[in-house]
Amino acid sequence: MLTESPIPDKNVSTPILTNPSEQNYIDQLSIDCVIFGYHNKALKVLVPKLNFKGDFWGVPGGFVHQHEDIDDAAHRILQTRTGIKEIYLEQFHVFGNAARNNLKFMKRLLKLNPELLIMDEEHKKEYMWLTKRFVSIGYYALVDINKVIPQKIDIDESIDWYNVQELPELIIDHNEIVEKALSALRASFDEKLIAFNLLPETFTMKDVQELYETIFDKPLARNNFQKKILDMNVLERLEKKFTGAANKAPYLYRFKR
Amino acid sequence: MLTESPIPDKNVSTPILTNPSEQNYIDQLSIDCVIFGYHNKALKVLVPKLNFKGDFWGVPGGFVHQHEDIDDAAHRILQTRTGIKEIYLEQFHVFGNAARNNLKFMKRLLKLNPELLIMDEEHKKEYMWLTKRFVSIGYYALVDINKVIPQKIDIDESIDWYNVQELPELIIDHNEIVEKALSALRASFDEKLIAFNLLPETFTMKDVQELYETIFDKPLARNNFQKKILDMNVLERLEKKFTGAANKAPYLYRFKR
DNA sequence: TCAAAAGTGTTCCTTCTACACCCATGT
DNA sequence: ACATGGGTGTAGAAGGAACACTTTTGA
Repeated sequence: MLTESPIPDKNVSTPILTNPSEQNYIDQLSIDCVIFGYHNKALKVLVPKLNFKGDFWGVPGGFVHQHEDIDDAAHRILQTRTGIKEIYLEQFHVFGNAARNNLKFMKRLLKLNPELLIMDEEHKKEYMWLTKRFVSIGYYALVDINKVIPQKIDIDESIDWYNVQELPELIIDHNEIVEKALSALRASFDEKLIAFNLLPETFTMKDVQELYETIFDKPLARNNFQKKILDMNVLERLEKKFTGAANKAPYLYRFKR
Repeated sequence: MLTESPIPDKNVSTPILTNPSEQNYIDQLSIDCVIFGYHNKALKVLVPKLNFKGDFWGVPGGFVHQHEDIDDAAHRILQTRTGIKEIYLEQFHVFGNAARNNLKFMKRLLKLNPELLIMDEEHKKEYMWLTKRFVSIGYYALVDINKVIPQKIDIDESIDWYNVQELPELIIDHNEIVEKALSALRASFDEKLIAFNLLPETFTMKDVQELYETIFDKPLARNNFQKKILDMNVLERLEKKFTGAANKAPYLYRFKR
């Protein structure tokens, strides 16, 4: 619940994102998406920064239209920020504390951006809508970071990949949401065979191993890892990849099906 | 989303359950609880039947008050149906299809109970409130079946334990909800050490084994099972239980902490 | 003394782990 | 030739499955 902000940048007019109270959304229900990517032995999260004074970061979120499946809503939110349609997506937790609302965040935002304080009837209505208690459904997404061109929407000052261990302080409970997403990711990583969503189309065994080492934050034995992965029978071996390095060329692999 | 029905029994007045539209609930958000119990080598689910003509069964459900954590709401719903305060509870899935609503169920209910069709303003309001699309958070609970005295509330004709394989046809998507709950239960059964929530205070190793065999629907080797469970180091051995049977008396165990 | 079920120990086999060796490649 | 990193094989350790044996109890 962040991206569809209350008080839109006045210079930009994107009716779809403004006035959420009039968009026929389900009341007090939001979706927050933790988008994981992987690059250079680091697990990253795609986080937009709000286009207001003060440093407001939060994971992409949004609301659910009356005639929209919650999974579709999550996909829509993901697509607007990543440009990608087919995304691996997993519902992982519902955040539903009674005290969970945007009030603190909104107050600080307005304090630092007093020019937004034109409280006419319309603004007031949106403010009331947004500062209610929200129940948020948490999703995590796994993407090939090379395929994503992060999309800045009107309320974004920036949108960037952050190492999951080096995230800035996020609004509301978004740091907790990322934590829980990471736990859920780890828990189903092996069992569900989802690692390959984070890798490009083709990759070497070393790539896979480094990914696993990153996710579980521990070194793995090279030979045993190769055996374990190949025994899963989900990879097809392609041609060798000539790296130009002074050593044997590794095989490339592709995820089957 | 079932127990707090639209059209309350006119002979009974329980203001807390009637007129949900006026209870300051979160709109279009419900909670459904699958309550698992275990008895006689069978996994059972506690299911109330509605006190209306036509056979309407559905798992206990309810709504979330504005100033109530969703976990607290689930506990409240469970307590009203089981009488037990401390219950093992796990959030397992959100059911959020756009087409998910009570319309079909309500229409059939009204067709079979035409006397309820007094559509004055108040009834109409409740009907509108209840037949909206609902997003439902699924919880499953594990209880010691001996401690539960099923509580019939005003809209219940009965409330009984059903074998999970022999459930009647339930309203809306409640059969699917039970299915998903069972999958989630199986998935975290070993890892989370939750089996003992389904057993009484003290039990024999055979009890535990039969429970596992029931949950996973396959026979297990007695000796290896005993070793595995004892190696978890979560049970304390108590005195022997003299059954009067013509064989060695088994030990009783209790779950530590 | 015997049948029945509980408790325990032992062997076998599969799986995981660690170590070792060989192969391809560029300098 | 040799250093570097990739691919594979094998021995040992650990964990799980199958089998056997002993113990306790009431008839």
